[in-house]
Amino acid sequence: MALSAERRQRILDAATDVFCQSGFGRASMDAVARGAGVSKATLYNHFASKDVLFQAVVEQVSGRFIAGIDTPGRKDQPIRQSLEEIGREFLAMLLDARNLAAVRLIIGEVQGNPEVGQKFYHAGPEKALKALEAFFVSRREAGEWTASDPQRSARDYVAVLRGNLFWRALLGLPVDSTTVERHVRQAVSLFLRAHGVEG
Amino acid sequence: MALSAERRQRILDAATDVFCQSGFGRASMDAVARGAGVSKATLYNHFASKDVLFQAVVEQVSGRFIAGIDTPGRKDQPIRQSLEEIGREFLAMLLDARNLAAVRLIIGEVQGNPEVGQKFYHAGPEKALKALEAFFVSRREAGEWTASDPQRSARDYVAVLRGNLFWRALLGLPVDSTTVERHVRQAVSLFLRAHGVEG
DNA sequence: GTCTATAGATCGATAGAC
DNA sequence: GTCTATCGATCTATAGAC
Repeated sequence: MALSAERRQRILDAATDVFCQSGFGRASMDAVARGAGVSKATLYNHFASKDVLFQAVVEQVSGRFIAGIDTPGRKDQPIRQSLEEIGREFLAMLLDARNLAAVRLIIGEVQGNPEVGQKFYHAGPEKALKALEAFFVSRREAGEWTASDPQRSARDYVAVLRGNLFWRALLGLPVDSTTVERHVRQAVSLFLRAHGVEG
Repeated sequence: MALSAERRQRILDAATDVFCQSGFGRASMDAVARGAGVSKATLYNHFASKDVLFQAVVEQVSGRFIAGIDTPGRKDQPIRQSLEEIGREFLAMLLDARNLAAVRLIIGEVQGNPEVGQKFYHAGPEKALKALEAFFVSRREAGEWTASDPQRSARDYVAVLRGNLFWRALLGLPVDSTTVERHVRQAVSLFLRAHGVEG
């Protein structure tokens, strides 16, 4: 007999797969139960309804969007190189097939349930923005960044980083990895030129 | 008796509302028929299946994303002013509640049906990009724009223009109009500074 | 072409045994 | 807590009358 916590996690993982693959509307609780290897009664013992299960899936998924911004060991690099590293990690995370599927799932439910999208934004992307803001603050204190508003710097950089690539990826257009690498370098260059850093 | 073409359009409009409001999965053909004021049999006489109806909705909706870029009468303005006007129109279109709902609908269906998103991109946003590219070409011929790659200029400008605002709006976060106006001016400034135009 | 009525399948959720 | 079996509702799609 599996422990209850393990079972709950198995159900949650199966639900994430099913919801991301089919969307909330098409996803069936039968498919979730089958994927988790439990009966529907057990499923409903852990999650009272399909909506509750969906909420739990979104909460779990949000955590994947806070990755790889303020990793250590960047203090000794020129800011261009740091921004490129951050950009590569950030964009790889955004373009990961599983994360793209999760974002599509959430966006698809926003119209009928705006709170889902708002919770996701606050639990995921917004925290990544805060981390990037902290990066610009520390670089400003080190005298390597002169822009006065780190929050705006963070916002602008992620916006340039997403660029048109993320928009295309969201809509299902193919994205190859060499394009991503070129995109990151061009994004950093655009962002730095806008702040008076030539290269 | 309404003409067939009128009825078809009524059904299509009702279907757009229902799909955008509920998403494909939750939307029911009963609701579409009710919204259009016809019976389900009539509905199925015009559209063979729910999928066919959805395709038609997406095609119709795509046209709303080609608006307001190469409008006439901008030849005598400084490029900053032209870009701000284009940006205002473009962003107002993107942030329009009906268009946001449509984009959410389409993105939500990409996972299960990638062609839908690709068709939408090619029929809508890509054409807007082409129009913006033509704008930069004409400005370059007039000697008012020096960047060598108009395609990239167009891509970069729409990316900066969407910024973080469109991402937040997609996720259902509130967007007030004074924020939009400030966003447009900041986006144009960032874009122009990156191209060596100070202001 | 348009209607009413309904078939046939599937879904979310639950009852009751163990 | 977990299972099997099933209820009642709802959905897509169609049959048949007009």
